Amino acid sequence: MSAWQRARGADQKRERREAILAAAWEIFQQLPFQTITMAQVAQRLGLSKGTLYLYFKTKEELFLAVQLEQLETWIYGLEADLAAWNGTGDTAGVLRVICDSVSGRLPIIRFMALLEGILEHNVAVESAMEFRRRMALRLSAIGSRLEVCLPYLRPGEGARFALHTQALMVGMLQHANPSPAVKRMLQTPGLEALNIDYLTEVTEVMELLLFGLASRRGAPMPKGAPA
Amino acid sequence: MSAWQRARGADQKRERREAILAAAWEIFQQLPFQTITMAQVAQRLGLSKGTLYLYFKTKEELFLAVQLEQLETWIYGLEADLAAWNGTGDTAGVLRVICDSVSGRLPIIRFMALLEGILEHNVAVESAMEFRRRMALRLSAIGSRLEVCLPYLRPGEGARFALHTQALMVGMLQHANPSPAVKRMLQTPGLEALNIDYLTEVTEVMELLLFGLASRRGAPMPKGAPA
Amino acid sequence: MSAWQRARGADQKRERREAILAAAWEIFQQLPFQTITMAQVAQRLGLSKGTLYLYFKTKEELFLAVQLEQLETWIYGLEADLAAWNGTGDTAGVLRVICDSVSGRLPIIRFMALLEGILEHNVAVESAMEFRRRMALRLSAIGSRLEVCLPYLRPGEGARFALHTQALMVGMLQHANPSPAVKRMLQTPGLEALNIDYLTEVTEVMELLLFGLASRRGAPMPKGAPA
Amino acid sequence: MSAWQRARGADQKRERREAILAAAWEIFQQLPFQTITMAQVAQRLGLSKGTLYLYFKTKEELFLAVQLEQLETWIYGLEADLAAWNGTGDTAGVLRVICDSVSGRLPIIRFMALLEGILEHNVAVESAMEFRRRMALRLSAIGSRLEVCLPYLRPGEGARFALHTQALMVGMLQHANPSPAVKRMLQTPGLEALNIDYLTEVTEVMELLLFGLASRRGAPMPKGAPA
DNA sequence: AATGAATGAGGATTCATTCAT
DNA sequence: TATGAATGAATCCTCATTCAT
Repeated sequence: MSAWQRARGADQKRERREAILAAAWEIFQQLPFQTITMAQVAQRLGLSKGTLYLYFKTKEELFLAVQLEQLETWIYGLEADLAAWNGTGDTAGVLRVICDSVSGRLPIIRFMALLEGILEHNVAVESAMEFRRRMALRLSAIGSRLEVCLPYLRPGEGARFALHTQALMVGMLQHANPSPAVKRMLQTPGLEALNIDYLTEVTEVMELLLFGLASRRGAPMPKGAPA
Repeated sequence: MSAWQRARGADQKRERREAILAAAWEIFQQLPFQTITMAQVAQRLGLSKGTLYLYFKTKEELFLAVQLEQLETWIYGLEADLAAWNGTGDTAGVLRVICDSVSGRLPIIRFMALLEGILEHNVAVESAMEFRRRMALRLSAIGSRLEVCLPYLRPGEGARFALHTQALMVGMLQHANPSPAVKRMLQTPGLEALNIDYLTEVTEVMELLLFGLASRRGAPMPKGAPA
Repeated sequence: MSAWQRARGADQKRERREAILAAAWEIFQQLPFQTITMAQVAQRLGLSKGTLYLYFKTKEELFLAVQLEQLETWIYGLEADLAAWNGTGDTAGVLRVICDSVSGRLPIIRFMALLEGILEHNVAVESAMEFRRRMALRLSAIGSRLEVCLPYLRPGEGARFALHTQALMVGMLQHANPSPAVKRMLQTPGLEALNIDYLTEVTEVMELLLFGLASRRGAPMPKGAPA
Repeated sequence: MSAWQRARGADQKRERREAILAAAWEIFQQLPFQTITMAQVAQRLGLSKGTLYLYFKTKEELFLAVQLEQLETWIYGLEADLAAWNGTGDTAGVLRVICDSVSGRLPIIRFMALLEGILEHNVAVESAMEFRRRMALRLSAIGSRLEVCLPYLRPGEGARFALHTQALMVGMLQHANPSPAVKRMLQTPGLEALNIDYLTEVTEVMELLLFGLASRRGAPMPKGAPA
C-alpha cells in the first residue's frame, strides 16, 4: 500500500514532517478547514492516520504548523524582496512588492481568521504561545525592514504599519472573490461601495496609512504618490 | 414547561422570531459559534428544537439573521449619533463617536470573521445575497453620513473609508484580549509590536486613513489632529 | 428499515426503554461487555445509535441499568420464593431455593465483577449512587427475609449472610465453566482442589456459613444438615 | 536515553524479564488495567515498546505473568508464616496470619476479578493453562499447610477452605474502599448491611467457614472462638 | 537483542435536521 | 403552529502490535 519508508534519524523524520505539512497545505488550499479530515490528509500521503498523530498531537496542531510554516516562508521571502528597496523611500515600489507577494497567499490569510477560534481549542498552550511569538517576531522584522526602505518612517512605525496591514488583509478577505451573483448585485446603484477588488483595496489602504503617517507630522509627501 | 402560546397572526410570528434572535444573540455573546447547539437556543427559550426550524431553515441561517439584526441596529444607531457632527469636519470627534460605538460590539465583529465560512455553507443563496445587500446598504449609508460630517471627504470616500475600517476591526480582533500569558510574552524586547490595545489601534488607523486621504490631494490638515 | 413507532407519552417511552434494556441484556448474555458495541445493540433493535443515547447517556449507564433491572428482578423473585419457607428453619430447603435461582443468572454475577471498574468510569455519580443504594436495599431485604425463614439467625445476620454469599458467588465465578482442556488438567493428582462444580461449591459455602453462625453461639445444629 | 545493555545470556534475559514484571506491577498498583498502556510500561523502564514484545507476546500475557509472580510470592510467604502454627489448632492465630498477609495485596485480588475476562482473551491457551495449573498447585499447598495447622480439618478440607476464601476475597472487593459519598449513603437506616470493613468481613467469613466445618461433623468448637 | 516508526482497525458520541402527530 | 423522538452521518484519536534495520 504505502510507498513510504520508515523514517530513520532526525533528518528523515523532519522530511516526513515536511511531507505531511505539504499535503495538509495542499488540501487546505482547496477546502475549508472544518471540512478537512485527518483521513483525507493521510490518504493523500499514502500514510495511515495513526502516523499523522506521531508527528502532530491534534488536527489543530497540524494546521497551526502548516500556517506557521507558510507564514514564515512568506515573510522571509518578502523581507528578502524588500532588501532591494533599502533606503529608496519609494513607497509605490514597496507597496507593489508587498501586493505581489499576496498573490496565492489568500489561503494563509483565510486561515488567520480562524486562528482565534483554533488557538484556544485543542492546541497545547505552548504551541499557541510559540505561534504567537514567532508571528510577532516576523511582524517586527518586516517592520524594521520597512523602516529601512522608507526612511520617512520613524522607529516603531514600521512594525505598527505591518500589524495594521495584516489586520486589514484578514478583514478584507470576506469581500474578496464574491460569487458572480453577488458581483452582479453589487452593481446595483447605491451598493457600489462593496464592489471592490481585493488587491486594489489593500494597496489603497497601505498607501493611505503611509501618507497619513507622513502628513500627520508635516513631513513632505512620500515619493510614489499617484499623480 | 413551555410558557409559549401558539403564534397566530403575522405579528405574533414576528415577535416569536425576534425572541429567537434575542436568545441566540445572548448565547453567541458567551460562546464560540461552533460550540453553540440548537438545543441550547431552544432550551433558553423554553421552545422545542423543531420550532426553531419553523422560523429558520438552518443553524447558519439563524445566526446570519442574528448578525444582520445586530449589525443594522449598530449602524443605524451610529448614523444617528453622527448626525450631531454634521458639517463640523471634526475628525477627532467623529472618530470618538465611532470608537465608543464599538464598545460591547466585539461579538458582532467576531462574527464577521466567520461570515465567509458560513455564507458559503449551509445558507441559501438568497439569504446570503440578502445579507450582503443590506450590509452594503449600511456601509453606503454610513459612508454618506461621514461625508456630511467630514466635508473634506469626496463622494465615495466615505463608504470606502467605512469599508476599510470595518475590515480593520475584523482583522485586528485576533490581537484583542490576549491571555495574560501571551501578554507577558509580548513584553519581551523585540515583540512589543503586538502588545497593543484594540481600540487605540483602531482609532489610530482610522485617523491615518483620513489624514492620508486629505494629504494625498494636498488638502489642509483635517481638524482634530493631535498636537 | 425501522419497525418502530415514535414513542409518545411516558408509557411508550418506558416501553422503549425496556426494549433497549432487553436487547442489551440478550447481547450481554452472549458476549463480554467490552466487545459489545452500541451499534450492535441498536442494530438488534432496528433503532439508530442516536436513539440509544436519548435513553442512556453512555454505554456504561445503559449496562448499569441492565444490571440493576436484572438484579432487582432476581432478588424480588427470590424474596417471593423464600416466603414459602417462612419460619420453617429449613436450611437445606432455603439453600436449594437460592441455588435454583442462580441458574441462568451467571451473566448477572459476571457483571458484578466489572462493577467496580465501571461505576467509577463514565457513569454519573448519581447513577452510581443510585445503583449502590438499591443494591444495598435488596441485600437488606433478602437478609430480613432469611431471618424470617431461618429463625436461628439473629437480627443483622441475614443481611450479612446475603452479603457474604453474593461476594462468594462473584469470586467463585472464575472457577465456573472451565474449558475441557482446563478440566482435564485439573484431574491431575494434586490439582483436584480446583476441579469443582460452581453450584455445589456455592451451596457448600452457604451451608458452612449458616452452621458456623449457629455453632459459634452454641445453638443446636440447624435443621437440614447432611447426614 | 536507554541505560539498558543488550541482554546476552539466559541469566540476563531472566533479569530483564523480571525488571519488566516489576515495572508492570508498580504501574498496576496505581492504575486500572484497562488504562495501562504498553507505552507506559516501556517508558518507566526506559525500554522501547518493541522490547516488551520480545519477552511477552501480548499485553495480557505480560500482566498474567505479573499476577502469577505476585500470587506465588504471596502464597509462598504465607505458607512459610503459617509453619509457626503447625499443629497448634489455633484458629484465631491462623486467621490473623492470613489477614495480615492480605494487607497491601489488594491489587492482586483486584486483578483476580479480571482473570476470567483476560484468560479467555488474547492469551495463548498454554499460558492460561500454566497459570491455572500453578494457581491450583498453590491452593493445594496452602490447603495442606492449613490442615497441618488446624488438625480438626480433614483431608481436602484445607484446599477447599482456601478456595472459598480466595473467592470471597475477590467478590468482597467491590465493597472495599467505598468513596466518602457512598459511605455516607450507607449510613442511612436500612442500608447498614453494606457499610462494612473489608478485612473484618473476610476474617468473619473465614471463621464461620471453619466453625461450620467443625460443627457440622459434631467436632468440639475450634480453639480461638470469640468468647 | 533492541529499536521505534508505522500501522489501522475500532467505537463512542454529537447534533443538525426531519416528520408524524 | 408546536412538539420532541428519531435519525444517522460524521470523525477524532488510541494503542496494541509489527517489522525493517
